[in-house]
Amino acid sequence: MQTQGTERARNTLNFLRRQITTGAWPVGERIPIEPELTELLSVGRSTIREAVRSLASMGMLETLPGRGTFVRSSTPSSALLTQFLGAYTLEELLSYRRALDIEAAQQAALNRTPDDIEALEAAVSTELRRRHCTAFASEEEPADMAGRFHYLMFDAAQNRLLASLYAGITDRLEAPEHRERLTHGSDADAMQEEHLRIFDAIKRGDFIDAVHAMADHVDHDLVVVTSEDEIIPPLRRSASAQARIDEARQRKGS
Amino acid sequence: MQTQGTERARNTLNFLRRQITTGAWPVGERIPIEPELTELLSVGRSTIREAVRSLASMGMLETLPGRGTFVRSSTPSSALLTQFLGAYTLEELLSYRRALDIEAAQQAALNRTPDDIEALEAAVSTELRRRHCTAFASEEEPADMAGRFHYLMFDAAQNRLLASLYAGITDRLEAPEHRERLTHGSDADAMQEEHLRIFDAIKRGDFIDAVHAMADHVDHDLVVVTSEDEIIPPLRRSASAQARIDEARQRKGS
DNA sequence: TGTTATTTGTTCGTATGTATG
DNA sequence: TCATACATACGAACAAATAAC
Repeated sequence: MQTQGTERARNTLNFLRRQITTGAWPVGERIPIEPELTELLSVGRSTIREAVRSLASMGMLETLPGRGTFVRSSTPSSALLTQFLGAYTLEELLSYRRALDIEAAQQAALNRTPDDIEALEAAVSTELRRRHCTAFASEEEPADMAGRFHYLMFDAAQNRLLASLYAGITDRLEAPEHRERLTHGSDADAMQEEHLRIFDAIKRGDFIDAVHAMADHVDHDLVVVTSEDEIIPPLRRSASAQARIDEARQRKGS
Repeated sequence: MQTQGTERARNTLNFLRRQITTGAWPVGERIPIEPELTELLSVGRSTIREAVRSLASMGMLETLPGRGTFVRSSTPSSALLTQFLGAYTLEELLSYRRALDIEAAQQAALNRTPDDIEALEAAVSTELRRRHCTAFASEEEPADMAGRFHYLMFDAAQNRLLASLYAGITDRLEAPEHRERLTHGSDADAMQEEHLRIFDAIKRGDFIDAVHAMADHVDHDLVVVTSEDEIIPPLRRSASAQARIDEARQRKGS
């Protein structure tokens, strides 16, 4: 009669999930041990274990042999999202990343707090110092610093969803099969200029400028390498998005 | 030694997942029965069952009692994505939807085929006819037609990732707790005008116009209802995005 | 260092329900 | 109706990992 395969297994899984999402079992806490759950739910230990395994594969639970099973997240984890992203091409991923970055820039310009501005300014000026003082050269990779600027911007956007999706996609882009096809489209100087321009717009609360500056930046930030020296920009368009934006403005104005 | 809890269970799950993602077990096919897998992998039946259960909860496998276990999807299902989105507020979801819609409009303008143009034109003109001929009035909900335009646009964008993410979020927005807080910000006339403008830009391949038209449209398309009559636009900004875009253009030009 | 208790990992035998012919 | 094949489900038994003493 059941279109679903199992009855007890489903109920068991739903019970466990409800305990977690409702906070009855808080994040970090250990859940009851398997024999206790078998008695509590009147199902066999195998059934319990299958339900636990399902939630563990979604990142909500983590089982440590010999110690117990712990609540790790009240929602399916973004690790799952990373896996979901695994099925798509690099070009599709970059287009998606572009969408997130631009929206985050807009939201950051609208929602940033004084603290956000301070943090972003620090990140940008660290890039500056690094370029002019070799003493800082060995402390951190440039890629990490560029990444930090983006993360701080997502913080300022005050949108947890955008932030976790962005984390998911940067995870995915660091996979070996993608990483070796990616390179930065600008040198450190140009990238820092672009970050500065984005930061300035966010600081002023000018979401229009923030969007345009970011739209320009993302096309330089990461580009796909097709062969040794040939580099094509993402989104199958000519190199400078800004040039075409300006061109469109003129066309509009005429 | 393993920081991971289990060894055999993990290997089993990875093996099954690889069989599915590589296409060794195509979608729709039945996978080997449990005793066969037991012998093939030299693990117990329970271990097999737990791995199968994990993949089933991700939507990649489906077990039908008495018939076998079948491959349902080569990637984790978007149902899981919908569940992931469940943890976020309506405002966060709308911001995300906005990002996807705008990127899709841009990609559609760049990648659309003659077939896409034809399909979009048919969708827009159906809206037109509907407004001027009451004979069509009862056939379809206006909301469905508006949705169709967006789906066709994601088709034209030729980006499977954007399309499935969009499907996930529209699923989520139709959940009862969100649906009752949403309404359309324009009447049918205005919405159709906006669709027409987006379509025109996509047809011409003008991705700048497509982006701007869509940026304007998404802020009218779905808005959050806070109380009986009070309607605040999403993204906490004043009503017309286009007005401010034009304003920014003038400021730039001066 | 070693011993013991706790908890999960894994296997296996058996019983039950369901679809197919 | 019956037989077969298959999946679900239970519970006992032992193995392995961990923590506390």
